[in-house]
Amino acid sequence: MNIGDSIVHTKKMNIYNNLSKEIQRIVMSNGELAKLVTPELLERVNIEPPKDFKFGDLSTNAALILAKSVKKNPRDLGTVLAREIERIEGVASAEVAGPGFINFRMAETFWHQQLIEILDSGISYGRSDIGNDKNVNIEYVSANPTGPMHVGHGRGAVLGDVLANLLEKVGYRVTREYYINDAGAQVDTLGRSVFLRYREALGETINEIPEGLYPGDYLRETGKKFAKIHGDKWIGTKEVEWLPVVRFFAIEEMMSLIREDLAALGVRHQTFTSEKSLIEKSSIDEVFEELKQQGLTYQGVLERPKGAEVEDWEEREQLLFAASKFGDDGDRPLQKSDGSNTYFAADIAYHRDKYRRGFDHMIDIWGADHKGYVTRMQAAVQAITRGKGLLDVKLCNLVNLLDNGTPVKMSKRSGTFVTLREVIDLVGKDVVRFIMLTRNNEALLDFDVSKVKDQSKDNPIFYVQYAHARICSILRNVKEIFPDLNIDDPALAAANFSEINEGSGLDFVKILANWPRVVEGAALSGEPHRIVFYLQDIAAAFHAFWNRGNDDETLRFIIPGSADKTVARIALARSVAIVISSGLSVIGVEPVKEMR
RNA sequence: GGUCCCGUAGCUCAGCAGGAUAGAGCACAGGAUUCCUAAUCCUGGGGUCAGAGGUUCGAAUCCUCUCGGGAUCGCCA
Repeated sequence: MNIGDSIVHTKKMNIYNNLSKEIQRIVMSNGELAKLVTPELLERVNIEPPKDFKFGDLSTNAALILAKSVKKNPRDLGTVLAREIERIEGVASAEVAGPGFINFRMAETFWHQQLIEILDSGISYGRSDIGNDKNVNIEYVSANPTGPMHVGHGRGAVLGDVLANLLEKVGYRVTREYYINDAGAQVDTLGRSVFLRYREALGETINEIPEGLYPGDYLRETGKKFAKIHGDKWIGTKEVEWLPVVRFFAIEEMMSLIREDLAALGVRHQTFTSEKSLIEKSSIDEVFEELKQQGLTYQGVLERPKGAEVEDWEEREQLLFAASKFGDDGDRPLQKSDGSNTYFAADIAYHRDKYRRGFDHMIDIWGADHKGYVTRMQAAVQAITRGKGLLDVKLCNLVNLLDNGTPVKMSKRSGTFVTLREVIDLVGKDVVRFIMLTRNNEALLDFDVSKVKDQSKDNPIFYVQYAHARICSILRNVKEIFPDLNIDDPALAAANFSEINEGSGLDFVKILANWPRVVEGAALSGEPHRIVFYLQDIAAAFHAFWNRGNDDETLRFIIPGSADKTVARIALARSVAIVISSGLSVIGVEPVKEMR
């Protein structure tokens, strides 16, 4: 299921969407086609950039898609359609190519218009309203409050945050949420671990941290703080008395650690929801009741796992949810055999809570190890919202931390794991955010902390930033050569663009005009990494164009003899900077103005 | 054993819901700097898209099987 599936495509902003509307209009005004074409076929008709600009500026598959239904050869149909396409405003010529593609060229003035739009829109270029102000809740990070964030959490944080930015940019109303797992065995362990450190702070000698407790040094500080506030008042009391107090204190401390880590990464959530508070509101009982009314719960026995050896398997009766009715492999436990609730039960209550707060569209970012959990949760959301709620789950794979090619040892058990904070302090938040997006989120990511410090092409963020810095340098230099020239964006937008033509920068504009389409694609498919790849493409195109100025002085941005030509070229350069900035703002990275 | 993901150049990976001659970086070989930042660019070699079938005008992409790698598989969170 993709995020875009739930969208009604009513408003379309970018040139691709506008033109495909034109094509659809042409099809429907052709008597023969209109009778035979189904809406499904029409939906598959699209506009794409051609494989190579030498084929044309844009390309449509219309003839290939529609030929069959009218029993015509795609090339013949294409010839008919091409003649109509040539009458669309802004289209200079159209011709059939290959198996039946219709390639067409836009007038130069059409592309100049795109430049003006970029300069007018500034950093918000690429924004659209296809989300129709629909509410969407995106839950990410949700690291357990048992310690500082590690690098893997950071990846989920960046993925969620950037996806949220993207959805906002295409017109959704986005709420960023964090689910605090402050109930269950892990926070008890946390409480006990802190209690030990508390005793340590009061002078007791703690040797090795016992098996089953968290060994991390960061808890020493928490223990000290607790001792400072409470003195020795809990020493000698029973665990049932001190545990709730220590646990509460520890969770608060851990959450503030995590919030600091998130802030360092530039991530801010609007809503924090506590698992414990959901349980206290007896939400879980309400879930059980609702599911029971629908006949979806029963006391039963789980199937024995097939194949996998389970040593002490025995059949036990417990409360189950009929997930198999929604396509899951089996039914899933809501209660353990001792009658206590499972994490799954609380999670259903949580998603029900989100739904009742007005979010029928929810996105969760999970670690890839939770993959097996997706179907049951979606089943539960279907059940609890009676089919009206939609849950998308984006999975985030592991980060492989390297230092100059060698893996950095990470072991949570021994407490020697590298925290996210350390990496941010080492390379900076912008680098972390960028690198986290250089791979598809479901693929393993190698993050080499020494490589990203390189100022070379190996380092993708440097390459992109360098392009931006070069443009800023041009803007500085032009003021020295033409002190009186107005190069504000509005002045640039009013330039005479005849200097930007085929062979001298127009290809560039065509790439820039892709930006709204890239944003839309990345948002609807939930694949923020596309932004990063696109930024690298722009940077490459820019560096290439720049270097052409080495061979051919007429292709430089600053042309000393001509203020007119210079203004047009500066407008182009500035447009590139705008699109790079716009892209970087989506991924939450600050553009660099100077590199020396 | 069940389920899911992955397999694209020597290496790391893109491939935009089926399209035109499968792309980029690194590495390798050669070249560009009196000139806006050479921290860059240009040129070149390199591929049975793991394999075999199938679906159709057309498959790296969809379906089936085989091989190889990974994740996960009572009531943990």
